[in-house]
Amino acid sequence: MAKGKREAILKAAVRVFAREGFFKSRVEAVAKEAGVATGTTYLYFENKDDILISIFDEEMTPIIDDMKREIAEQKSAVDKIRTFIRRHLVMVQEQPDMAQLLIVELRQSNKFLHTYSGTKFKEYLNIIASIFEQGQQEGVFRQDIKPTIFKQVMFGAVDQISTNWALSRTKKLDLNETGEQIADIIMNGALQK
Amino acid sequence: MAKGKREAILKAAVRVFAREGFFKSRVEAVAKEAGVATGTTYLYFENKDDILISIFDEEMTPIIDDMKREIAEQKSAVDKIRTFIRRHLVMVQEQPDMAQLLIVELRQSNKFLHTYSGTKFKEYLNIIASIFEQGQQEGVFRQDIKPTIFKQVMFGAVDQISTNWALSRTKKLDLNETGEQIADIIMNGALQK
Amino acid sequence: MAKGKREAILKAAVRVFAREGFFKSRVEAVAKEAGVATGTTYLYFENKDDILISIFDEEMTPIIDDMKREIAEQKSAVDKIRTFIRRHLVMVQEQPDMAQLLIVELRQSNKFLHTYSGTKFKEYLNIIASIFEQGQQEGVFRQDIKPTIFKQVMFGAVDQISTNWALSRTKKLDLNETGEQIADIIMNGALQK
Amino acid sequence: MAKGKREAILKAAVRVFAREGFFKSRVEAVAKEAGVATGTTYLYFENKDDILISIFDEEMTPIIDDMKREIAEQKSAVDKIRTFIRRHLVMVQEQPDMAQLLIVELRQSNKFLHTYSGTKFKEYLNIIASIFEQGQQEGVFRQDIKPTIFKQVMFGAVDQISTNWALSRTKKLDLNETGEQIADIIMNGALQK
DNA sequence: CATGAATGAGCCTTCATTCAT
DNA sequence: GATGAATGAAGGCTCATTCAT
Repeated sequence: MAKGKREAILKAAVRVFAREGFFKSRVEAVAKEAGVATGTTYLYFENKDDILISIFDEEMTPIIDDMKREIAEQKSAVDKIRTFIRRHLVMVQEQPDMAQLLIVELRQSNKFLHTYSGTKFKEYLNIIASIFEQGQQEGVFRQDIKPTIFKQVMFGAVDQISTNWALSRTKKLDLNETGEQIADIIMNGALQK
Repeated sequence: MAKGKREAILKAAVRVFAREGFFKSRVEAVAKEAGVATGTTYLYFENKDDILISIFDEEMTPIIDDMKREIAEQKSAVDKIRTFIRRHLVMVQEQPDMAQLLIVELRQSNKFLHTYSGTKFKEYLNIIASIFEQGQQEGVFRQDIKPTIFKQVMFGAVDQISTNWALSRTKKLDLNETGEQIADIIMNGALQK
Repeated sequence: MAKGKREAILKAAVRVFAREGFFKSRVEAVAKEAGVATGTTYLYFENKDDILISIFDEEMTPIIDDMKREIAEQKSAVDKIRTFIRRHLVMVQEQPDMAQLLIVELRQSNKFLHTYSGTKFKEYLNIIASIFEQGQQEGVFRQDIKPTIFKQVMFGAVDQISTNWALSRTKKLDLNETGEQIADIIMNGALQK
Repeated sequence: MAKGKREAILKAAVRVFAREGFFKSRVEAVAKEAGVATGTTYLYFENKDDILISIFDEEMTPIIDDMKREIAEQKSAVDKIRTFIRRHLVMVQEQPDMAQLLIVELRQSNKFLHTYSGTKFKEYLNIIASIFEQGQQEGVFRQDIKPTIFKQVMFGAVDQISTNWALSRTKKLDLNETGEQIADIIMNGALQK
């Protein structure tokens, strides 16, 4: 049951941090949201920072694994790209709090982005680069585009759409439809042929 | 001179907030960086939040004006798009602190993104949408792409590249060259023709 | 076995308190040192204070008894005084943790010194007073010295030497030899005759 | 006036620490006793520990200086010894809080006794040793007594009397008279001649 | 009896903000 | 206007104590 309590705190922290922002969140609020006492938090985490780090370290893992699994089910690089975008947007919709954390808080600190959670985040980004390289080898994608640029362009596009959606109260944008447009733009280009 | 002191605090805040992050920055540190006493800060700004808001409100204005001016010098929508990307990346390189603030801190808080500084930021984004609409009217850009999607895709791409560059210590990426690749991808697409 | 566990906690507390100081010591550390669970401590003691009180109450008893027995073996008051000093210093060397507690922690709190452990400590001090009174009756010690002053002078002297020895890392002072000098000073005086 | 506030906090801390003990004292209580806000304490001291260290470092200085001055006024080693004892007991009576701190809290921690305040305390003790050495050179004190032992015996005696007096509520003991008895014992010895 | 996870009151410390000079 | 010492509310973290197992 110890595992359950740790997980509860982690999940609660995702909600509270997403709602209030990491710095404005109080450890007591996280504990209350998790249904435990303040001190219990410190049985499972070193300090407040450690909670955030743990979220990125641990919650990112299943997201990455799921993504890789779904990607693997697709043959062509193009379908894999579409799957990545679709899957990412589904995740954003199903776990809006987690998505908001990834989007908003991950950028907050150089520390987080370049030390702790850098690895997991880079792993996620590199899924895109790998797909792109595969596509280049198959002759589907242009050779003159650097995979490392492409991955950032694509992730930046998807992330920006996600950010906007996550932060908007109304959520009026249809993310599924939007995903197809993103894929269309970065693969076919915006220019009239 | 009063105006000069206010400006000094604002510039100092950009540096300090970029270096330490908004929440971890102390008002005293901003004042010291500006060469004024702590209390002086409160003669020009309501509170700490107001400093950040003012940065976005006021420092964004010349950036937007410069961008609009440069865009206006270009005739075609395609050249305007290229100019926007190029100009944005130049700004990131010339004012890395300001860029980092825009990138990192702007996302930190729902409040900022959707109330105060939302206006200026939206105005910036809408420059892209306007160019795209012009291009659609001229028959250069595809009609089936929503300008509001395109603006986010393009800004997201440029922003992600900027973020990565700003947060990397080595700054090995050549932003000028990268800008061309970004423009190429979103206009021509990554697919082999 | 119950008695054994209580004793184990008490002995562990002596070590931990001596090493860290009473206030800085954690009950958990005492329990761990004793090889029992934290909660077990509270089966044998009311609270943390009670552990310290019990140390003085219970651990002092054999010390006092031993001291009285050894004293009783000596006939003359002078030999009894020498025995007290010698025996005290032996105790300090054999039970340095206990000695350190008596020395350092006993003084820490008005409460301890004047309520709980006052009795045992006074009983210890009064051994000296009794010897001195015997010596006065036998005409060996001067009549113009109050026993209550003498007991404090002598104990203070021995205690100061002990403190210094206990707190010094090197323990270079030879306590046996020193004991003779102490006895010599307080009985014969420091003045050249 | 800044100096005045620092001094006020220091004096207040002496009172509060003496009354409650260092560990049980709250920084807020020290601040309130000094008539300042809690935060003000941290403008003058690093932390709670620093307050205690500063007390020993700074408050000991005038005590030592006063002692040395009074000692210097006496010619003979014997008179100097009597003066030391008398003066120490006067200090205990005039500054009972400071005396209690020196007595009780100084011993609390190895750290304090052997690092920070060790120097000042040793300097105080060495005044006694110096007097004794002078007396030995003049042929007044016995050659077979080590000055380092004598200083501890004498200080221990005086300190024990002080401790007892300081911690007793009634303060019935006449310290002036007691001082003479102490001096008499350690110089002439307790034995009937 | 024994355990040790859980509790939550308590306290040190920080820092945005104020205000007397 | 300008200063920076002073304020005191707030919050992260500890740890003595409890209690379900």
